[in-house]
Amino acid sequence: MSEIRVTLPDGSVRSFTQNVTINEIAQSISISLAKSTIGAVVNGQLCDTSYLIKEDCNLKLITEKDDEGLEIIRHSTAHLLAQAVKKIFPEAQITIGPVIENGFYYDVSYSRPFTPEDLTLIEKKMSELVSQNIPIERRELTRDEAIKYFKSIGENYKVEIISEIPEDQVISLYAQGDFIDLCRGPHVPSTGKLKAFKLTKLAGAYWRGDSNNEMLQRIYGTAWRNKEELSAYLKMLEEAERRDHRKIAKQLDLFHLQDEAPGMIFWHPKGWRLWQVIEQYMRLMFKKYNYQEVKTPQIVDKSLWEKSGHWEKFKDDMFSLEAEEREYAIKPMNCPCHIQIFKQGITSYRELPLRLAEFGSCHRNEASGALHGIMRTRGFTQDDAHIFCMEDQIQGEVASFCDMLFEVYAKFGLNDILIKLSTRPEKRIGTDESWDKAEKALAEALNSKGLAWELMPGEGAFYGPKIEFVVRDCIGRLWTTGSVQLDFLMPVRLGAEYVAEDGSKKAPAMLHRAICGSLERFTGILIEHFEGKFPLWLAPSQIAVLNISEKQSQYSQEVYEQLKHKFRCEIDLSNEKIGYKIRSATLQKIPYLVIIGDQEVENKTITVRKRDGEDLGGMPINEFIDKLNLELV
RNA sequence: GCCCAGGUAGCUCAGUCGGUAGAGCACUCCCUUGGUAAGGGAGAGGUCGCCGGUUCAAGUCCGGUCUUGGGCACCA
Repeated sequence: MSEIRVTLPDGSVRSFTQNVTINEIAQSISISLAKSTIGAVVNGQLCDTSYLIKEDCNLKLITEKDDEGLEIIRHSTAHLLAQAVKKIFPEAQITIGPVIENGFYYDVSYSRPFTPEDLTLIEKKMSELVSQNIPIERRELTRDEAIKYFKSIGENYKVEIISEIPEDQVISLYAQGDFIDLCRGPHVPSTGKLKAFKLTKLAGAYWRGDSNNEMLQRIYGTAWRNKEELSAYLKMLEEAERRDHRKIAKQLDLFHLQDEAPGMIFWHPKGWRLWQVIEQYMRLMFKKYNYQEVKTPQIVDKSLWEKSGHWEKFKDDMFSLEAEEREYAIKPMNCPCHIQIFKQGITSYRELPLRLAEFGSCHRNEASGALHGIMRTRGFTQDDAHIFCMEDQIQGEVASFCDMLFEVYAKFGLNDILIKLSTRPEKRIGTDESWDKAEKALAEALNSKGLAWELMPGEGAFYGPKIEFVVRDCIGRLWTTGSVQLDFLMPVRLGAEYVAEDGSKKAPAMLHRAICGSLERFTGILIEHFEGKFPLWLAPSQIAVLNISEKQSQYSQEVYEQLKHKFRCEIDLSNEKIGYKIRSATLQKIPYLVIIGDQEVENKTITVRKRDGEDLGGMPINEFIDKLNLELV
């Protein structure tokens, strides 16, 4: 037998005189490496440590430190979960158990719902199985053998899955003790490698994600390389909970929701102040980027929605009403209304691009289960705009939109942004030629700005490609906020035309675009991003004036009157000690506290304390105003 | 819409085996006029989401309904 040459990532080559497993190769390098190896990439293919190498190859050992290693750990933990479930509930049928962000889940079919107590039991059983350090072994079967086996143990979902695996693929199974699961692998060599996991929640989930199918029980878990990483993750979850916009909104008295208006928001004075600051800023940006603001009706005759095609597709999700024997719908979006404005009069190509913007108040009767605080509501406001332009203007418009979007996000302290470009789906309208042009225009616009983006093939809408912008907040969560979408269809459907250079009438290209998306949701994201500690320019209350005792209430009032013309300001003259007032203003996360006692009255000054406790000492009121103005630039 | 878990004072929550409700904070009044994260006292406040049922008796058990939360499905 000729020798087998294994090339490692550093380029070094190891030779073996006979077939050799990954584990043996690792051992030949060092015992400790063999211990920490949980898999390998052989010629680009992930495999187990038991994989037998029979010919020359490139090899990269995977330890738990590698990203692939963590994935293997999570996937193996999912199997461990399934094994534990089967030990405790033998009649349960297991279905699929993939790796997801931060962990894994397993969908199980069982005669009754699992309870939190069950979850504790299952987790305990998992720990037991880990301490037994059960070896995990790969087996390969023919399709018929595999189907026969899973039928024999009553795992019908597995049978269904196998029958859909392409004929030419090997059916691999993984066994740990008496538990055997269908799986492509790879897995850690034994259960003892799984040291840091926790089951996090129970939920329902449809078999194959189809709401017509049976609802299975999904058990979610998280798994990490070690206990430290696990506890860091759990801490992050707590952090996220602490930042929950609903909780902070209550603490800061921003808004509320109530039973009589599900999915719609009652904005309180402070919340509405915050809203208005955001809206006014967006209005400035509209001006800067040459948009014209418009306002269109909330309630529009059904016929317009029929023409636009929305009625047919979304009528169940639209609020409709009847008055004087006419049927109306409350607008779920602004585009058809903006097209009506475009259609007034005759538009020349010289007027393009025409950019119409609206803080469009829209209502959609979202499925009850979809509602989520102010992140997903039934009544919402888009920072919506539509750009009507000629085809050769698309790229420039998209590029300029990107500038605007990045300027806005930077202003809000959102600097980590992912970009996705979704291209033509299988079912679509329009010619391949126009799709080629459109997709190219979007991609080139991004490239011209030097932006990195991810291609999402087939994810576009049937009427045009789109770009989505995903922001990462300060604790790493992702939110899809902005988007720009090209639409070939709507202008044609609603009969929008412009007179081209050659005198012919043409349908304009239409770009739907938003930066915040829904202002309600964007406000919610900002609340969580800043944990309610808004920067000065956003803070609903920027300054609180606090007197130390009643003696200074007159002077405090004077100071307040001066400040309130320039800033969002409140005053607390209540009969409480200064410590108490500082505490309550601090809990309200007000950026600056102005404290006034006898000294300040005497010297005609104020004493300033920042939200974080920093004492800026005494200063004349004008100095303070200048300082804040400087900060607001 | 589907699965699971909740809904008790303005807020956060307690309420055992069914015997008609409690705390802290907030609120009102009084005392206190105090210099950087809670001074003291008194008082007021609830048909326990809503409708129905079981029971001598329901916050508690059962059914329905609305709504909230976590997921799933959906997201023009």
